[in-house]
Amino acid sequence: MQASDPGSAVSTTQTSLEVLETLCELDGARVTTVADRLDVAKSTAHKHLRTLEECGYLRKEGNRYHIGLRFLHFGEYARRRWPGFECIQNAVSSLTEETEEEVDFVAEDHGRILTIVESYHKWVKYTGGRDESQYRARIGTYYYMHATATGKAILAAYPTGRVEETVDRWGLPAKTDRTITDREALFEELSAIRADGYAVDDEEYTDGLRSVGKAVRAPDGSVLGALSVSGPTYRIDGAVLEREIPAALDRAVEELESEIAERGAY
Amino acid sequence: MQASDPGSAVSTTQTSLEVLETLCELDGARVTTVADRLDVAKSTAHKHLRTLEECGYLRKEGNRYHIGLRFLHFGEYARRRWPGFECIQNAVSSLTEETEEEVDFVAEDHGRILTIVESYHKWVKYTGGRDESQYRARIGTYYYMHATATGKAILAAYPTGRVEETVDRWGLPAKTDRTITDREALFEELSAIRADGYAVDDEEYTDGLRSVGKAVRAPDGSVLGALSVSGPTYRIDGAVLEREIPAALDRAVEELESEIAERGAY
DNA sequence: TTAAAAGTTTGGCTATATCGAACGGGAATC
DNA sequence: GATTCCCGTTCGATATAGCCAAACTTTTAA
Repeated sequence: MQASDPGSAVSTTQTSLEVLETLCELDGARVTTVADRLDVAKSTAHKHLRTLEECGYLRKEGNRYHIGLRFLHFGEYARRRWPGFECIQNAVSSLTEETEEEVDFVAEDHGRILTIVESYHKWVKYTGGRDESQYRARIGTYYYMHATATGKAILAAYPTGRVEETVDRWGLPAKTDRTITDREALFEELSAIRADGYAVDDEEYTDGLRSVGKAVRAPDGSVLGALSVSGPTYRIDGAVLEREIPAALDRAVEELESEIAERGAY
Repeated sequence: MQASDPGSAVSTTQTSLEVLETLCELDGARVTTVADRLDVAKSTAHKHLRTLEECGYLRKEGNRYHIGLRFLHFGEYARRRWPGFECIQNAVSSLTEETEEEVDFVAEDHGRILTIVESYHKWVKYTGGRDESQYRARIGTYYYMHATATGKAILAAYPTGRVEETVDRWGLPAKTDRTITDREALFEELSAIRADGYAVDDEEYTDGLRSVGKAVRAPDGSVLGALSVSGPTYRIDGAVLEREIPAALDRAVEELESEIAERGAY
């Protein structure tokens, strides 16, 4: 949200957006709850909710308002028009087959990353265990860049200034006790990643979960996002962690990049 | 959009929403284009675009603005919290295996329907043909209810008043020359559907495509959405159309409904 | 180099978003 | 079953801020 320069922005629109964010965070809410949380008059909250509902963006269940499916339309649209989307889907799917682990493609959005394409090997799907599913990346979920393999891989491909901006905006909050929370340490990590060609998240976002990530570039050299392979620490270890997955990632990214270049699909 | 009762709604928010809709329709646009289309001053369009961009909801590429990935967050959230979502996924997936055709689950949203879960049999996926993919339902795409099997199945489960409302709001636009465009004819069709227990879309939305759809109900009797099986007219024909698919749908819906009831997952 | 068109900024006017209070309905309490 | 409380909704007044038009700047095209 943050209204960087007051006066330059439409504050009413900001309020409406804050209403939406509140509904998402609280998993639906009533007029009074929204009013209290945003510190606006009850009537104001009511009017915003009513407007959004009448325009088809919210669902009203009794007197609780919920985020509507209309956003799925925008969201899927944005997802599908991502440069190289179809190639990315193929790349993610074949890398899953190869590694038999979860594979994600993430994109940067305003200083954070979010998963655009995900895939996990079949047997993982059918375990149906709650413990597996809580690890799994979900499409549309935002992550901090400094605490994920993909995020660090992307940061490592950015000029220093842009990294600074990102850290200034989002800070370096700790997700586990292994998260990098120090600016210096982050920059050292980033140059190590540039040297290695890939990034590792060693339980820096979720305990028990390791990921290996690598940035994907468009033909013009700009960063499209990053590809990653993730799994529990007991499987992602030793030679798998240090040689197999990085090698598979290298091949996958190279192939993806050349496919995108060929098809001009971006 | 439509501002039913002026004064009761926040018009500034409506303008912002119209900006978003314009960007989605035009696949990105510039300040002047948006201003012309919405018939507002250039500075107004600019301010809205800037606000949405600064809040992280739009991406600015050069001087074109695009719908941002932020909406994917809301969209996926809304999708996943749909009553019985996990059960629906399983139902769709196993019905695809059984019928070897495309299966969709759609939900109603403000008088139209949109696909929430889709699945298609593997070999269809790998043909990769453009002609197949243009038929395919896409998550987040809206359809008119009167012109689809799922939509008609849902309408048939609604009281007459609600059907009237829907038709009043969205009309009966023709998508092909087989689309029902007459109010009387629609009501006759709906009572036939109630008698049969399922609905058929015989090239009423897309030429060459037939679908069979059936409404899915929550334990309390309310309509959750509808399940459908779709395919090209040369495959969805004869006994397949009249007996096999309806029977498979019946079983699938019954199983889905009882699973939802059991798990209380709604 | 010039001209035209688009993006951005500014300031004034007026519409309108906001607030607070009052109304009305529904549920829980006694 | 009456009362009380809480919440959603409506209403009116005020001041805010969204809107427009015009000026200014930058970019693109000629």
